[in-house]
Amino acid sequence: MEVKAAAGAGRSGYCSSSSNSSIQSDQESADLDLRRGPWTVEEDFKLINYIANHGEGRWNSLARCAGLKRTGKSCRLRWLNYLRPDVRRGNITLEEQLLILELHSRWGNRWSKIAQHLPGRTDNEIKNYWRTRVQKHAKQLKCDVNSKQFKDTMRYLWMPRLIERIQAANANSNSATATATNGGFMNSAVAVNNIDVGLAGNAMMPVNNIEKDFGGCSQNITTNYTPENSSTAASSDSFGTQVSPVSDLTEYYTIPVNNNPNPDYFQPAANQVGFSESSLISPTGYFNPGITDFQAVEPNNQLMDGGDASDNLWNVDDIWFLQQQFNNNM
DNA sequence: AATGACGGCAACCGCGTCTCC
DNA sequence: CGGAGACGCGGTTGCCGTCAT
Repeated sequence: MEVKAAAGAGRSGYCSSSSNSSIQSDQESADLDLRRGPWTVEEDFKLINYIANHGEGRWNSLARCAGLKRTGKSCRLRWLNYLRPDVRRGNITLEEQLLILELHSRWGNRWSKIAQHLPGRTDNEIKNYWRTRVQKHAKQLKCDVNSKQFKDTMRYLWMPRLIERIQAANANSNSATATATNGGFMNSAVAVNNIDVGLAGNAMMPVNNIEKDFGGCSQNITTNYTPENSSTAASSDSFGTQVSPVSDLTEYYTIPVNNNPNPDYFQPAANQVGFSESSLISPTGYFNPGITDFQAVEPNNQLMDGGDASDNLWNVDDIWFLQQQFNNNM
């Protein structure tokens, strides 16, 4: 656990046990002599111990009773985002990335709501992931993260690609091929091993003959995007991802969740962009957010421990290619 | 080796909502 | 019903490690 000197440490005086002020507002607390900044091991220990004995809640009084010179808010945040035993540390996995993209497309910046569907992840972590990873790429593409272009890119290119990589990793693990021959991509994705990937397993492959409606303009860009040709689709090595040599996506990807065998199901027609909030089928049709499926699978999910899969989804070639597309359609 | 730029992440802040008296 | 305090959420800040020059 990281130990840092607390900012502003050294001040003291607040929180004597003789205080008879039973309730303090956040504002009042802010005026008192409270510690701020990074938490020390000792503070963490106090907080963990107190919650273990008394439970959580009533954070302001908890902070005082535990002998912490912190606001209740600070204690709550520290507990929820860091100290809780079920908090998962480590890189955001491919499946988690996919879920985040999917759920964000549905709910927007409802971080806590999104976090509810990623066991062990906090809203803060997801928010940070979004801001540091996803928004970074939007910036590289010189488009707004909320723009239709960027959303379409996520939906029609990056999310399929994520699924592809999850599947590729699964195929890789199933075939028990030596990872030494797989190159960096497989090494990064090998953590998907041994998952009965509920979402990827349910994924329908939505990327054949995608008509990418960049910017809502009339010009469509048709990309025959398949695992085997992904390195040559639309521009050479535009995706730069090694994939398993599967010849037919309809075999590669299993039955769509809605049992719609139509390979054109995923045409990004306007009527598919909108979708019912109550629908359990994602607007993209990638998987059954069988959020419960995800959770059920997760305990055996060795992927969850890591694997450096966090940022391999995007690369320079992607950015270059997409920028060309954007420029062509502006 | 020094240093400045940048990215990631923990923590803070403000505000809206909820709960209780 | 209204007010005060607690809670939770989303946005923002600032520290620190890493990388580039």
